[in-house]
Amino acid sequence: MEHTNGYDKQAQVFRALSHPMRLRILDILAQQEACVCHLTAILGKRQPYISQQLATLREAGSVLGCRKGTLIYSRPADEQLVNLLNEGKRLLADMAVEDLVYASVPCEALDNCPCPRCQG
Amino acid sequence: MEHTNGYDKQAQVFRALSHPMRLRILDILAQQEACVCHLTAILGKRQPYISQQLATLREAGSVLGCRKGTLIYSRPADEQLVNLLNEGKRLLADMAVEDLVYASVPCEALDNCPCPRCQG
DNA sequence: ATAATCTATGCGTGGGTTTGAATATTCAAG
DNA sequence: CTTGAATATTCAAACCCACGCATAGATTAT
Repeated sequence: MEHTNGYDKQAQVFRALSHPMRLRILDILAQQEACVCHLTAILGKRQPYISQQLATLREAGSVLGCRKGTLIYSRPADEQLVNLLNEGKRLLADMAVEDLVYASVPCEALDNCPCPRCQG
Repeated sequence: MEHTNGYDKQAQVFRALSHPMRLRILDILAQQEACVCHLTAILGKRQPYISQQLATLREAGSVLGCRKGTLIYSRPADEQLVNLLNEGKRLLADMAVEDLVYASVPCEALDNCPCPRCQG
């Protein structure tokens, strides 16, 4: 009898999403899987900070990573998660919050990112 | 120029949902608007505790209340919010979390609740 | 093995959250 | 205006989180 409290689990998921930087990271990962250095370049934060936020997302089961050489590419763990995030944006729109601004995600090569997608 | 950061707002919404008791309260309110005493009776917690959680939800814009006499009936502030919560449950199902248990919401009269819906 | 690169982890401090208990507020009735 | 019932607020203590910094681990190339 395994009795997992659904509210605890769900709270844990929402908890991971209750941070602006983590939301921004997920917004990027929803468009393209990315390595830490790529996220670091886009977000303009230091690498340990990004790794920490990714760790939080991983522990909540929201993000998966797969290693390719020294790089580790992260992506959303579940397709439903992206739906959840979109539902979140739709909620804000529905609540008539004015002049919402979301940072744009660059898709071109970043000169301050060393990953092969940006260099070479 | 009003420049509202969408990630901050969204994080704020998810923050309010990152607590098991608040999720449980919203689950109840999604089925039927309820007064504080009713929630107190269902959830088996003290009244100030329930009022506090409701205040948190109100401040996040997730719950509205309307007074009828001394009673204050609360309800989800937005229909999209209920969709968001359902999307959350769907995510857990998709993530194959096992044996999820959600508390059932009684719809009959509660003898330990003094509100007119339960008494008289 | 060593060096270089990319990523992860540990730690400390400041600030915020959780929760129960006491208290205050609001409204209806008399 | 006092009383009683329903709800809200305040306060304090324990706890947890965010963030910067230093450092450690992992992988590839030399």
